[in-house]
Amino acid sequence: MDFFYFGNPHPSHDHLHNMPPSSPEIALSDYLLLDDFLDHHHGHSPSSQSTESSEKTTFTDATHGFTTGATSKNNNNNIKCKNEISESKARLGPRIAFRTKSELEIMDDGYKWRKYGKKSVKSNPNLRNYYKCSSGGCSVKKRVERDREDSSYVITTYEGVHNHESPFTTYYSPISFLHSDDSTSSK
DNA sequence: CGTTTTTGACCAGCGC
DNA sequence: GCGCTGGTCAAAAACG
Repeated sequence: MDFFYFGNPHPSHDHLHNMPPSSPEIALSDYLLLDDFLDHHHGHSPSSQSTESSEKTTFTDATHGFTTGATSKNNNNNIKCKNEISESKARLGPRIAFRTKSELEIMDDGYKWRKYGKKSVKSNPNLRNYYKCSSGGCSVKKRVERDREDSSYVITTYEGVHNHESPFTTYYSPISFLHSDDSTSSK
């Protein structure tokens, strides 16, 4: 759930301001895709982004199998357990993908990513980049590719959850903040 | 000088 | 079994 503050938490990168001020909320994050749809149904692009303005943002979690959006018609189709015995192919964690309208594919979400691969997939004339969290012990992977239909969109796919907080997350609870004023926190 | 990117090789899964 | 396709590795280069 830590992907929801994706709206560029720190203004240090202001080169993303190229997007028109028209409706930035919709254009920023369009929707999320399931991993099952991403790869196996690549015959025809499941993304009906032509009606992006009327497309409601559908947040789907592959692991928990629930849809937070309003559309649930296609949900029951992919949740079906093709083979529950496929536990051996347990992935690292939830795989969340969403599309972002950005000219730059480098989106700083607060984590440090190390690129470890670049591939040219068949269903996409553009390249697909593979990133991995550079923090020790954290094996979260990220896959960034550009939409083949609209090259102005970037499809980012996260896989796994971080076992550490973002190095940029400076969360401070107001309660602990008041208590820390006592400065009696052990040695 | 340490970390990251680059880029081809390598490998695993799947369909035929 | 073979070939295709997608994902990862790793060595060298590049970068700060």
